[in-house]
Amino acid sequence: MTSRLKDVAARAGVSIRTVSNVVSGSANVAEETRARVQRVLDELGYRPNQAARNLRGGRTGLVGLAIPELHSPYFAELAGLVAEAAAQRSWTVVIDQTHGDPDAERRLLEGTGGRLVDGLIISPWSIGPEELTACAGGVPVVLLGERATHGLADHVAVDNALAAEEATAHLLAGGRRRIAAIGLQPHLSNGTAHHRLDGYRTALRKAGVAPDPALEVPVRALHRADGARAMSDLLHGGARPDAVFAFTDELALGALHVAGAAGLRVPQDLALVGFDGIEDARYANPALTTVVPDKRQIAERALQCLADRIHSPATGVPPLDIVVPHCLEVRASTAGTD
Amino acid sequence: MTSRLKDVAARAGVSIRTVSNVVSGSANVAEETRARVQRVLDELGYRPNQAARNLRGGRTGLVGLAIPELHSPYFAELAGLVAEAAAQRSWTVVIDQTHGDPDAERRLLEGTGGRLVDGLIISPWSIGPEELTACAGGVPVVLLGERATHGLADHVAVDNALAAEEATAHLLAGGRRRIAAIGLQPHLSNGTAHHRLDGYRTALRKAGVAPDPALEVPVRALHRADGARAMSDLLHGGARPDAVFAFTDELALGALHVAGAAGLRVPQDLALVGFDGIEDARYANPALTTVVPDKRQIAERALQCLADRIHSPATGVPPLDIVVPHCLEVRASTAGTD
DNA sequence: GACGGGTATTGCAACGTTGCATTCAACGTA
DNA sequence: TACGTTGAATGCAACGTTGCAATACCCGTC
Repeated sequence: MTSRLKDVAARAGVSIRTVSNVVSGSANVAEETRARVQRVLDELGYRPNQAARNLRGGRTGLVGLAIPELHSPYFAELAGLVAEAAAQRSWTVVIDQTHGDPDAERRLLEGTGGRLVDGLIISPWSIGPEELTACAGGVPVVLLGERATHGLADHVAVDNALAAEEATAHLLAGGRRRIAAIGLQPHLSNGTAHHRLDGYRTALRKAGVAPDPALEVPVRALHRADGARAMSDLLHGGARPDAVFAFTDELALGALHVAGAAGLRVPQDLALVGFDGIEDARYANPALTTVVPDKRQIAERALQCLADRIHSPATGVPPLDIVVPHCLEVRASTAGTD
Repeated sequence: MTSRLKDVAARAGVSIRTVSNVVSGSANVAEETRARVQRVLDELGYRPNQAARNLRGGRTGLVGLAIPELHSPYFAELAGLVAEAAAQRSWTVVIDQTHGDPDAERRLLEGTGGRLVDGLIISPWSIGPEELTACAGGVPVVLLGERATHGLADHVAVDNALAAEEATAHLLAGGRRRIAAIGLQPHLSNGTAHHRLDGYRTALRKAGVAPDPALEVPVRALHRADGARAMSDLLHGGARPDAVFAFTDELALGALHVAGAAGLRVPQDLALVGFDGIEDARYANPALTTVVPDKRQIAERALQCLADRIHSPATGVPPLDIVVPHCLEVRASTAGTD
């Protein structure tokens, strides 16, 4: 079933090397020979053995993508774009789900499965910057979402603080004053939630609105269920928010669901802004205003970083810190508030 | 940076073979030697070279997962579960997005990247059963979603026709008589839409309701935008449906969005059922009734099939046709109609 | 002291491919 | 005729690992 260069060579009456030359198309081969060999290649359905090529060439053509969860729409969309961008560079993507497990993240960073991949894109969740300094078993690493200031690795993300500030400012501009923030994660050393909280507070301060701790709601994870729970807590506590800035779209959608079920009119009684720009947000009832990171550019530039480091490994180029653009897409969930 | 068995052996003053034995832990090694070698292994941060192992062992430890799109929630959730089930078997998943391109699907089936993967799970989209008979370059294949009756490959799916019949019957039981079907794909040879349409028609027939071609709406793709467009067409045409059975949750959510924007009350004016059981459906406004396939079991059994074929390749076990359970989860979008 | 049986360690070969250098033939030119 | 040049085809070696078989060694026993 599986035929090798040797088999083709024997059948075509040439040397292994010549067959290899035909396959690669690089060296000089007489037209007649090439045709004969090609015919045998087709007959036997020859497929080059990747494992052998990898061993010989030292490259696997694989890049790893480590994300918390694939079933999370944001990461699914991102993974899809990474896979596309990788395909354009003739790379294949292997997916690793860390489930936010620090051990899993550490394991991936330390020895990425034994040179299985040529490079690793990781969206760290529970590991803080201080741990990220170690290079991943020799292969280049790109960090997503986490600002690793002292890092040894390239880093691609939106300006989380600025984006959060804009989202909050948008709600303030609509006259809202009791704006809740859903999505604090004080138990994690992950910086993303911190940055978004900073931006939220900055906007409040600039508008002269005093922050209210009762409006800052922590969550365990970032799923719809967590957003729903947080919204319930807000409604049943006495906090009385007139708007919500959720740190992710999933949280926002959970909150929106609870608000709707509780009879609140959105946006009249409660305005709502999310973060991530997932496709669901566009089709929610009402459609959700959200901060949209340029995910395509995140994928593209992360792969570009890897490509650069892979093709010229030794150059002492310092770690890049790439900020990709974002925009606030205003929809019905904040309509008439601006 | 990258150290090999050879380096460790030299430093520890033993043979390459002994180091290999320590790493694998299989053969007999004196405790003292083992400790010394292990120390050097740690010092040098040795990681086995996968490419060499693959070449030697003939296995790569990779399984391919070919799906139309990763950003589609159903496939994202499924991919996540496949990745989990694979991890439990010490396999890693490589993702291939076909974007419904028949050429891409064919390419994957014919030669799956040259023995890069030990097996392939493919969710064929635009390729019909007649083309699926070819085995994928020697590696085992499992088909998802498509009933390949004459296939040479194992097959895992829910009973699409039965599930669709149940969904439609549920709407009929609620007194609906003008039930639209959104999601026909007459231009594709993919069987899934056909089966769901069959089930829909069967339910109507059993209830003595005459099918109305104006209520059977074709779509180009299966995204929210397509569902939204279909719903618009239905509302602006004169069809006047009192319920909608959408062939996927994404279509349903698009339809729901348009219905809400048009001022229709769901479920009073329009009841809605989807298919796929994606997480979004649970948190829609109102929550969407949907057919929930046991996705975990789909992933699990697909991998089980691969594992069986990989570990005992030559056995002439005929292709399996595995039907996994599903259930209709009734939520607010059809509340009070049953 | 020779021998069998077990343990510990090792060398050889092979997995399938490609880079490099070599060989061989043919041809044009001095 | 001799020589350099080019084109075509080949052989050798190596990538890093592991299965197999062989070796070396120690100990207890006859």
